[in-house]
Amino acid sequence: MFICMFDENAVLDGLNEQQRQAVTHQGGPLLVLAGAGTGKTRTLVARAAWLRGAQDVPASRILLLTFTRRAASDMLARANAGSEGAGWEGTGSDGAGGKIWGGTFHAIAHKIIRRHAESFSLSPQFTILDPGDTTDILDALRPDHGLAETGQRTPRAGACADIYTRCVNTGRPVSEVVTAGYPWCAPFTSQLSGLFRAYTERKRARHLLDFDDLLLLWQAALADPAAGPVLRGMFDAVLVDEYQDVNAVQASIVRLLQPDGKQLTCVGDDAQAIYGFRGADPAHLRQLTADYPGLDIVRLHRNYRSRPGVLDLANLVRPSAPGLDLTLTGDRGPGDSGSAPLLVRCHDEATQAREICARVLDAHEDGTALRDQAVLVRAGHHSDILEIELTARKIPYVKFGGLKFTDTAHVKDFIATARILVNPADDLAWFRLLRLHEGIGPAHARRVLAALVPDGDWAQAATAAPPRAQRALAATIGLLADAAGQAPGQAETVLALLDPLIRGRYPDSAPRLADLRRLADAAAAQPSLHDALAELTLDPPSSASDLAGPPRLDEDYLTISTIHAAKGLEWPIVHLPHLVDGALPSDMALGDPDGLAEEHRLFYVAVTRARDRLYLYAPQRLHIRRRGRDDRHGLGQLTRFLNAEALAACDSTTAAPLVPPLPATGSLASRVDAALGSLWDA
DNA sequence: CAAGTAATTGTTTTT
DNA sequence: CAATTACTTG
Repeated sequence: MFICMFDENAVLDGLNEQQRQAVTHQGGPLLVLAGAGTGKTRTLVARAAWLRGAQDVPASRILLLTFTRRAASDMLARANAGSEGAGWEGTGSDGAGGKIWGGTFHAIAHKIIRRHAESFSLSPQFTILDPGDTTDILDALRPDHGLAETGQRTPRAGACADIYTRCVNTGRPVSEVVTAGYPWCAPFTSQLSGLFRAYTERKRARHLLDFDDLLLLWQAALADPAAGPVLRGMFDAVLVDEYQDVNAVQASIVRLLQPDGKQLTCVGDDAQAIYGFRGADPAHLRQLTADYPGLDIVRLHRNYRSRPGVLDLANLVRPSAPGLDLTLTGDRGPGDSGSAPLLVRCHDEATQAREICARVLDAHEDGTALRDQAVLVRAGHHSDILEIELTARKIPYVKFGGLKFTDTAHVKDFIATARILVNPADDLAWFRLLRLHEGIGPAHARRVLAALVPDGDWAQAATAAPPRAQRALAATIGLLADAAGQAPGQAETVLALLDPLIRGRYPDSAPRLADLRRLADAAAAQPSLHDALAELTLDPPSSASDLAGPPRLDEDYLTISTIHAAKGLEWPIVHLPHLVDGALPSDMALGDPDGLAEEHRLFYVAVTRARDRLYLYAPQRLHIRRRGRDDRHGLGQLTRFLNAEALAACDSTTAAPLVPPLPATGSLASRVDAALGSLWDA
């Protein structure tokens, strides 16, 4: 018999006083206020290990809720290291010792709902709608609810979806959400209510769940007098990361999982709350104090990440948080004098792009690999010009956030086809696949669908299609019918089925088919097509290269990422372009104080991603609001978040444009126009 | 009714 | 200026 002695010192090794306090805390709910770079992940992982070793909590009875899939796999890999099995997926396997359950709220909810589908009165076939599908359904239902062509501007499908999810995630009624956040939609409040009711019915009838449903169902089950104790009983200890970014439903789930908070650990930093637009509210972090009277708070303020120069700026721009204040103290060696952040004022965006490239290459020459550098932007398109420059200079890069691979038409086609195999009642997926056939448009697709839904006789339904589409449709249906029963090779069938359709539809079919090839391979690696689909919707690949697995080690590339997607990550060198009012405080947020506060926290998150070196860029002219054909350049004011105090902590330089502006008086173009105009005078 | 062409419109961030 | 919508043609 192998006896494993728990070595507490090994777990606590290398941790500072506050971290140890957090790791070994017992006897009640714990809130760890962890500033950026203070070893939060490390502490959380150590606490999980300590709970297992010192408190005898079985691994499989520990639940670790994280905010992103990336954070989950990162922590689980470390937390499960040393236990049986090399896997890291949060499957909570029943093997000896077991593994920690870990994942995003949505992923865990999905797992539990799948396991108990019947109890939720759900068909085990249920599939998950991605946000785009939700918008499509709402769009299709909109005309039935007085929200189309009424002469006035009505909320479009996207706006409806936003309002819907906001209602759900904040737990507030439509009327309130509309008046607070979408005042221009106020006249349509009752129509929206009707629309949302119909949307819900539609989902239920088709065995479809959207992201919000996953949370709602888990919450409802936990609140159920009979099911609640069982689900609650699955876990002895609950750890929640990034608590400042939970929404009302998630906060409620945590309360239901740990009503007395005995084994509850929450980690957060309200200066880093950046998901308000999704219904998250840092107030939930403060609310913990009220919910759990015995709550103990441990503050982690020693920053191990950043050099003094970066840290000084971070502290200067840290948004003040009432009640839960935290100032970071540095722990890295004294910085050389050159390590103050450098503000580069650029003439325009092209200059900015060149400056970034130059500094990236300089650092590269000095031994900092491209992998160790990142460019972080507020919005995906902020890197457009930079990407052109990088491509021209042959600097490899990978972009995270922004446009998603799963948003491309052919990938949607693949997913739709797979969804039909998994859930034949998914008429949204059918609609998409049908229209891929030549000769079938919206009208015929609807007709086929009408024939399809009641009796489920696929071959019969095909006769509703126009003659010229008959053959192709028969082939499609034949393949679907063959594959419907068998489990293995379904991804292969999807690919075979789509091949001719994709060729017929897209002029550039070759690269698209190559994408699908990879997609099919990735899907085949999953236990079932069902799992592959859930994976794909809950955790879409952030770039096409993501699918190919971990990048080769010898490949070196620069990272471009949105600030949101960079959360929790760090790089030795970080470049922050577009530090201009209207870009970093996004012009969408300039209106309301809450929005501005969130932009401020976003800036703080961006600054604190840097370990050694931070470069700030402010283009003085940039095209703002392209209206019509005039590409007027707006005047960029340096971001308000870099106030005088913060500027004093930075070095500063100015980059001249490649082509210096001519010292012309007035507009040369209008003078030419005037000259031309005189030619047309009779 | 589907497919191609012209006009119009609007834009963060993501589980 | 791209992507969706409105209109025309086959």
